Amino acid sequence: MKALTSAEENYLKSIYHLSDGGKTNVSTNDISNEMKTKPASVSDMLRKLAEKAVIDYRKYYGVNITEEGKKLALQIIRKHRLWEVFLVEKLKFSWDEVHEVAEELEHIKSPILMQRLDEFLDHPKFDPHGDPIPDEYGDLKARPRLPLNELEVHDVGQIVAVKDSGASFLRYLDKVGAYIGARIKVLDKVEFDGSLEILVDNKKNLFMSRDVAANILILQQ
Amino acid sequence: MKALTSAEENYLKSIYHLSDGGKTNVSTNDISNEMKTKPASVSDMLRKLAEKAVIDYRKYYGVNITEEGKKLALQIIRKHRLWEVFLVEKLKFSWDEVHEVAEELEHIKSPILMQRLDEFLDHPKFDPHGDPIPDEYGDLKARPRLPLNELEVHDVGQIVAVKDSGASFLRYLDKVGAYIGARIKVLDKVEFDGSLEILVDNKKNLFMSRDVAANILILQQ
DNA sequence: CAACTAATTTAGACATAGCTAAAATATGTA
DNA sequence: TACATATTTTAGCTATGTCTAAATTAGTTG
Repeated sequence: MKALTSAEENYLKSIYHLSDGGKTNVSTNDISNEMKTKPASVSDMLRKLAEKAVIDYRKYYGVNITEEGKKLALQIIRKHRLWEVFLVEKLKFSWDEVHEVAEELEHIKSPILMQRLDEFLDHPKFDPHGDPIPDEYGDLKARPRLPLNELEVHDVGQIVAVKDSGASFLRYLDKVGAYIGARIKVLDKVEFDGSLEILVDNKKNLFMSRDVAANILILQQ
Repeated sequence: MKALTSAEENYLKSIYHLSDGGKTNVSTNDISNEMKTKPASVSDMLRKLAEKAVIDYRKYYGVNITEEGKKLALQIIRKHRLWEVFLVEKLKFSWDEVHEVAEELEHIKSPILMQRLDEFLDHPKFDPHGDPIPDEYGDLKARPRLPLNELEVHDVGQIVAVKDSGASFLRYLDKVGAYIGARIKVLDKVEFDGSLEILVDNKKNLFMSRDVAANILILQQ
């Protein structure tokens, strides 16, 4: 199978992400939004990607990624996330500086380079954002999500979901700045009532009851 | 000044290397040989590079790199060589595997990345081939060249030149496999007559008189 | 079920970077 | 010095990846 160009790789990655949650028949408009290109350009690209058998494409009906395409997408994501680990762990980038550079590095063509980088980084399973790094075969490690109240003092992680998604609870989270994706660190834990003191995004201290904490799911670092 | 594309950067690098030894009015054919493209493609590119003021170009008369162009070329060379150091020192590539990958990595656009990589590698002054790495301002450290007989046991380096370039001497060097560019290591040194035992390219042992060694210039590693 | 609207595709342009073939220029030799 | 040869440039074509404008298709609604 002929290799993809960088542009083709970027479209394939977008399509993979858009169909991630099981969504089928991804639309041209969705892709054009994601890629910040015009729908007409997307149509063109879909034709090319379908020719290379990485997507199934029926005009006007949307796109589904093939098994072959999924494997390729996961290889690109693997490269992106390994480079992110390198940038943060070795070059001391902060985790919000790395995405743009990794977008470029992920297109370097050299299987041996990624093998050796993986080795050098000691086979990391998660990137600095807590997202899992696919292995050479495209398999992902699911990382267990813990309720915040089960973390110990000094544990760090990222808010990835809530159990109770009622409006009032979400309003409360929003008010205290504990959005999905926020980095948290457990600073203190009161034995008596299970309440917590946490640090949000390295700048904001927050006190939280056991019941609130039990409703927040954390991806541990 | 508008940034160069990867293709433009590669041409500029070629032109820099071709004009390195003080050669002026570099020819279209020379560039086309170096770049493995057709002379017609080179003419096209020269027009673009002249527009961007990185070369002086007079049709049919050849090309000279401008000060601005020299600075840019040295920045690209800096990136190439820093990546080579990374690949060899950190990722355990052998020094003959790195060029191709570094050709790709050198085009990544991110000044902060190169700063941090330089830091991470502890500001190396020479790449794995012994070539000097320009600093951020494009300045190069000239590495002193020693006659082979002045090296000590265990010293390693590369043959970069000979003092006596007579045919018979060169024939001798050729015969024993000690060509320009060969890696050498001093295995033993006889105090009495100053003769040496050296290892060539990690595979060939060689005995050499003091007088022969004094005529071979080494770039130390 | 016909027509309107929104989504999508096609057609035709442009820029980059390569190519071949033909034209123009420079150079060296008779 | 004039012509032959080698070098270089121009002209016109191809492919990728983008765009705008126009045409087509799907879905919804009176």
